[in-house]
Amino acid sequence: MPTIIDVAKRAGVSKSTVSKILTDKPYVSHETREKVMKAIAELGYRPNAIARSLVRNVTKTIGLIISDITNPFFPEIVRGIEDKASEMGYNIFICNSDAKVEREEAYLELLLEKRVDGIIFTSARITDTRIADLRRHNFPFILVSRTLPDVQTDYVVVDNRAGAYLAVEHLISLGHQRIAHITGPKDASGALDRLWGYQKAMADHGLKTDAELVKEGDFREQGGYLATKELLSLSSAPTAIFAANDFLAIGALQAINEAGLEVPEDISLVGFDNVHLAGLTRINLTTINQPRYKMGLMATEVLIERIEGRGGPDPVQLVLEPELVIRSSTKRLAG
Amino acid sequence: MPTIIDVAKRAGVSKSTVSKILTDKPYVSHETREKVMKAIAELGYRPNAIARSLVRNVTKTIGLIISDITNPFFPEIVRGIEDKASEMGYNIFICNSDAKVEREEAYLELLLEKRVDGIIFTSARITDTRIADLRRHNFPFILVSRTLPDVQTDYVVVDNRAGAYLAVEHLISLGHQRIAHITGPKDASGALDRLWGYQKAMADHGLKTDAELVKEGDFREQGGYLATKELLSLSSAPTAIFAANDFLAIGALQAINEAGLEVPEDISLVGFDNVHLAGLTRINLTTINQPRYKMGLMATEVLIERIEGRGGPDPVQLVLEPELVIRSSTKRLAG
DNA sequence: TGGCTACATCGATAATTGTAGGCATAATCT
DNA sequence: AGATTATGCCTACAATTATCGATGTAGCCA
Repeated sequence: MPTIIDVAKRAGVSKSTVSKILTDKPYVSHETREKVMKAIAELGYRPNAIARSLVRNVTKTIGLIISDITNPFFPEIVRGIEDKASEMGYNIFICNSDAKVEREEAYLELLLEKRVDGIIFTSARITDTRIADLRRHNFPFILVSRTLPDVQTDYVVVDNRAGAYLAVEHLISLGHQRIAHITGPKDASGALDRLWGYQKAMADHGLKTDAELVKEGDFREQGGYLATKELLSLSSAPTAIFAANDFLAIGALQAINEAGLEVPEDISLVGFDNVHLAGLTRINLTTINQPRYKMGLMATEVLIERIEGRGGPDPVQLVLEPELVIRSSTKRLAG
Repeated sequence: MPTIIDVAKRAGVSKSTVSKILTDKPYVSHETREKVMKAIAELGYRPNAIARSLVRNVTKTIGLIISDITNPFFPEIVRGIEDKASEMGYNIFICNSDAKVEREEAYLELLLEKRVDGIIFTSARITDTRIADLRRHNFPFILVSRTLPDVQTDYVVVDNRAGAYLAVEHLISLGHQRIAHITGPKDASGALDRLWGYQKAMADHGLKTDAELVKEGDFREQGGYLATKELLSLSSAPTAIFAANDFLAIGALQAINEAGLEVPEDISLVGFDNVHLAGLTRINLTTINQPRYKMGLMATEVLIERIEGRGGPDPVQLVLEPELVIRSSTKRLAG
């Protein structure tokens, strides 16, 4: 691999001059520029970004820690991130942590050693103290789809409470009153917010939220399936279910079908996230859309502002609006 | 950010000694090691991987060029790649090219400037000459899910012909004779191989492959939907369809349902890839499994062998076996 | 016309952070 | 004592950027 010195020799100039040309500095004559460009082309010279990073103290790379790219919730976020990053001249290191604290910490350490310019955490489980550490050292980072109770940081989230409220209000507007909720895991802040939205919507419309109508799930099909089986066996079964995400809803769908019932004829169903498969004709789930691509895009934009020193002192906290997507899993209550 | 010199000063030793400790070299006494470790901890020192890369000429990072992480075909491959890479101490740069040659080339250039140790191309559209270039310079890379006609390179693919053969044979074994095929785009080598497998299976069983039974799709729902509408309007419609991938099959499913027909009662349907959503209860598509996670894993393993100089001179070309996954979209032909 | 300033152009050199090989010194073993 | 081994330091890189100084030339004024 040729170096800048090889180029300089071949063009008969000093390496300083070559460097000036590569970094678009003024005060280099047209003819020497020509000579140098010719030498570069002939040698197939490619500037060494590693050496450049060392002296500039900037790597033009961003670390991305997500739990699992295999989870259909993430690819669109990642795509949004990578598109914006690439547009701004940055590359992305992708790291799957499986939402395990130790793995997140290990990746964090690695990314810092590799001197990434900033880090994006999506649905991070990492401890508050670690995050506070980063903040204290003024290291640029941003959270996507997670907030921190005590630390002031940049983040991009969707308004989970409002989304849940929308979902439940939709069901209420269709005449449903006995509405069940399958929650996410208790330690996910988003899940709690959705529960809150459910309860608020019920209360605002004077409906009782029977404790037996709220079941805890795990954000996966299996959890939705099991929770729904319990719900269906209740002496007074619900006429509608609001699941805290689409996977739970799909599990619910299966349990409902197995019980010989139909959606939406016998029971209405709403999910959350608007994962791609929710839109498949055979599923056609009414759900709450999260603008995932946009979330990734905006998070990256904010992060890069921070990295390049254009950000202000205050944290940028973007709360995007969710959107009700009505498909065919919900129906006006008969009678 | 403290440097190795700061550590050396605080520990009262030279930076060479600190370096020795960091790189696990022998001949350093227990007590100086203690002193240095203490200084490192107190300062929160993190070795600068950029500087290390510069002198070692190794970055411990791999570039990954895929068309689009949003396509459900890719996340599992990526996860396999990242898992193996991480296990071996490498990080992954993820690059979405949308299968556009120019974008692939731009990313390639960037990755080479950043001095990645190797590159993985999945379903690459990049030109043969460019690939041959890499090979000539002895730069480590590997192709996943794509082969090159003329250049000898490492690759990992699934046996597309055998997979298609399996799919069609399954339909034939159920008594079907009039079997249609929805192909992928003509410029994808995998699609051609699947067509080949279809034709071979038909011929081997003495069945005619009527030209009107073969429709070209685009590997997406829409293509499957349109192709199927045409197939259903044939004077003598097929009793079974083999779609060249699962998305085509899902589009076919929709067209079939819209025509008032049922799968598998009226028509049997087989996909290809075994994308996650093919297994959903409401879809339950019989399909051909590609071991995508394993493909990513093995490709990375081979690549790292190359990078670390343990690979032999001959190209490593792995052809993994596909597998028939029988679900409920196929059924014995009545009568 | 001599001398001065201003600017265009290029090169020499230091700096970035860390690794590796050689070398000096001290300790231990024949 | 001489050889060997253990320990730690010195120094030369790795590839680039950035600062500053050197050189030459043109324009301008007295």
